[in-house]
Amino acid sequence: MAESVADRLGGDVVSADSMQAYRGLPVLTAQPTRPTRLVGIWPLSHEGSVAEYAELAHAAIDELLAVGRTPVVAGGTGLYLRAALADLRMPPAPSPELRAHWEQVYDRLGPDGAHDVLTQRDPEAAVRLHANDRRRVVRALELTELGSSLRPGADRLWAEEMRHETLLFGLDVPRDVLLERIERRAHEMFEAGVVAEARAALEAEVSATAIHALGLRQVAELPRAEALEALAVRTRRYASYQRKWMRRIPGILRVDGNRPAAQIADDIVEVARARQRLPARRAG
RNA sequence: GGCGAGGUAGCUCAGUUGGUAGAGCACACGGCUGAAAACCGUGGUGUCGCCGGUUCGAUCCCGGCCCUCGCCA
Repeated sequence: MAESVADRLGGDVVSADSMQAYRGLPVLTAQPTRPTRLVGIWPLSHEGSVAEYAELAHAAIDELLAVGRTPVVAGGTGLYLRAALADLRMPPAPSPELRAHWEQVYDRLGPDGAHDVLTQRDPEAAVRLHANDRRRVVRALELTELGSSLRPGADRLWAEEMRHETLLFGLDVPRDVLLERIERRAHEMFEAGVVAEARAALEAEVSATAIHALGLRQVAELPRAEALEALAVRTRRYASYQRKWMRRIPGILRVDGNRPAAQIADDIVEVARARQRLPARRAG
C-alpha cells in the first residue's frame, strides 16, 4: 500500500520498523521485495536503537525532499514512526560500563531498593517508573550520572510537532479480518522457508535486539504446528500493539484498511493532494 | 463389553477434610524517551460433564448416565 502511494506521488518508501532494518530475516520480518530505504541496513549482530534509527531516517527523508521526491514513511510501531517524523531529542547514549554498574546495583538491591536509589537521585523519573521495570530503572539511574534524566523537559513523543509538514494515516481493519490475515501470513512464511532462514540466522551472532524479532526462536526451535501457533500469537499481540499506537498518535487520520491496497492508496493520494492545494488557495 | 484413569477459564492443569474456585500461557486494557516485533503494570473472562439423592448449603459425598484416554476382551 505504501509503495502504491509512493508511486502515485512520485516518492519513495522509508521503512519505520526496527526489525526490517536488519538483513538476514527477509521472510520473518516480511521485508518488501523492492529496495526500500532503511530495510536491511544492519547485520543481525548489530545492536540497533531508536536513536540510531532516527538519525538515519531523518537523513533519508531530507535527502528525498532535497531532490523533490515525497517520502512515504511506513511502519512499524509508533515509536519508530514518531522517531522518523519528529525530533525526539533523546537523552545521551548509554555507556556499557555505567549500564553494567547499575544493572549490578539493581540486582543487588532488588527492585524496590534500586527504585529508592532512583527516587533520591532523580525523583521525577522515579515517579514515572515501576520498580519492576528493570530496564527503565537502570536506564534512568545511568542517566543521572550523565547529567541527564529519563524525563527531560517536554514530552516530545506524544506531541504533534514534526520535522516537516506531514499527513498521518492509520489503516483500520476489522478484527476478524485481521486475525484471518495473520493466520494466512504465518502459513505463507512457512511456505516461503522461514524455518531454514531462522535457523541459519541463529547459527551466527545475533544481537540482543535482533534476537527479539517476533517468532525467531520459536520458528527455529519448535515443531511446525507449535511454531506456527507461536508466530500467529505474537503477530496478533504486535497488531494489537499497533492499534494502541494508532489511537494515541496525535493527528492521525484513520482510513478503512479492509480494501485492495490500490484503492486505499487512491484515497490517501486524493486527501494528500487536497491538503496540498489548500494553502495555495488561501494565499490566492 | 470388562477393568483403570480422567472430564474445573480459550489451552495446560491445581484446588476445595462440603460455605459457588486459582496458577501459567492466551486474551483485554494501561504505561513507555538510545533493547519498542522489546520491556513493565493491571484485570479471571467459569452451568467445576449431565440428571438425581443426602444436606441449611454440593464443584467436592452417594447413585445413575454421557464423553475422552489407556489396557483387556
